[in-house]
Amino acid sequence: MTKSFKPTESELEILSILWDKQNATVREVHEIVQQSKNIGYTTTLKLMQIMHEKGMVSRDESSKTHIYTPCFNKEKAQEQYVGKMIRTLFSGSASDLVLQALGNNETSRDELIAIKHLIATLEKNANQ
Amino acid sequence: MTKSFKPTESELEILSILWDKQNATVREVHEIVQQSKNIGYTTTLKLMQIMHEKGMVSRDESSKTHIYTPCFNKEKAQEQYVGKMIRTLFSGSASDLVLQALGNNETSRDELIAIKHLIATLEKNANQ
DNA sequence: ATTTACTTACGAATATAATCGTAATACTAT
DNA sequence: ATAGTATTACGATTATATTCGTAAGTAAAT
Repeated sequence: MTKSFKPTESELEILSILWDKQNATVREVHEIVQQSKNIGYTTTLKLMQIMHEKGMVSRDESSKTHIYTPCFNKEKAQEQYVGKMIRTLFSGSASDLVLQALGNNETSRDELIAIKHLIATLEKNANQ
Repeated sequence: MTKSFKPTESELEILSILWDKQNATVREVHEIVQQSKNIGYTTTLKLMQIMHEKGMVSRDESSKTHIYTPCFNKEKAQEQYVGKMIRTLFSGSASDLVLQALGNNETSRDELIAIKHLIATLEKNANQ
């Protein structure tokens, strides 16, 4: 079984930054976190150390300033979160989630086209 | 501003049951919770009491056995959770969430048709 | 070489969530 | 009325998350 992946709120925020930058130092992460939250540097450090202990991130310790890299990619996290949400809040219906998401959030013309293409593909695969 | 709505994991599980049954006693909720978790009756009771303190559920105390009712409906919760997920995990793109949900979860022929209808409506509205 | 600045490690404090035991109260059935 | 059962209230415990201070080490700058 794969290592269970259940980051806390703060951990998810840090992971998002790491996914965005591929990898980063505590300082770099902290600088970005600070834009939304006012917490101390050592708080961010501690969080990232704990994430390391949990096996959520790996780190390069070859130089004094460690470089952190996420152990899971964003797509894997999206899959888990979306799946869980479908089960807990949409009675297992993916399409109910989709209808909710489209009904309450802005989507551009091109985005809608992309979705239609995916649906066409799914329908084609279902028919053979 | 509306009361901020941020149930914990356990609270969400209880809310799901209440949404399903409209309202319920602690005993009824506990019976269902027990099917997945092995916790004591008073634990469920305490959780529901805390939810009441937080204003997450209301309760009818006219008879000894209280009857609990959720203060928010499921749709409101879905909206909040989906919105938050789009922002934190999908860089604000609703369509990316939709593509994820459709790509990794089973959807029936009818469900896909329903989604196509909604998209058609959205496109029509955008064009005028 | 000494000071300054930055980084990590670590322990501790605080906050919140989850769990349960016990006691008090009310209801039911005899 | 009494015994037995179910319910609530409440405090206490445990677990987990979040926060930060301090010390120790390292590197750079004078």
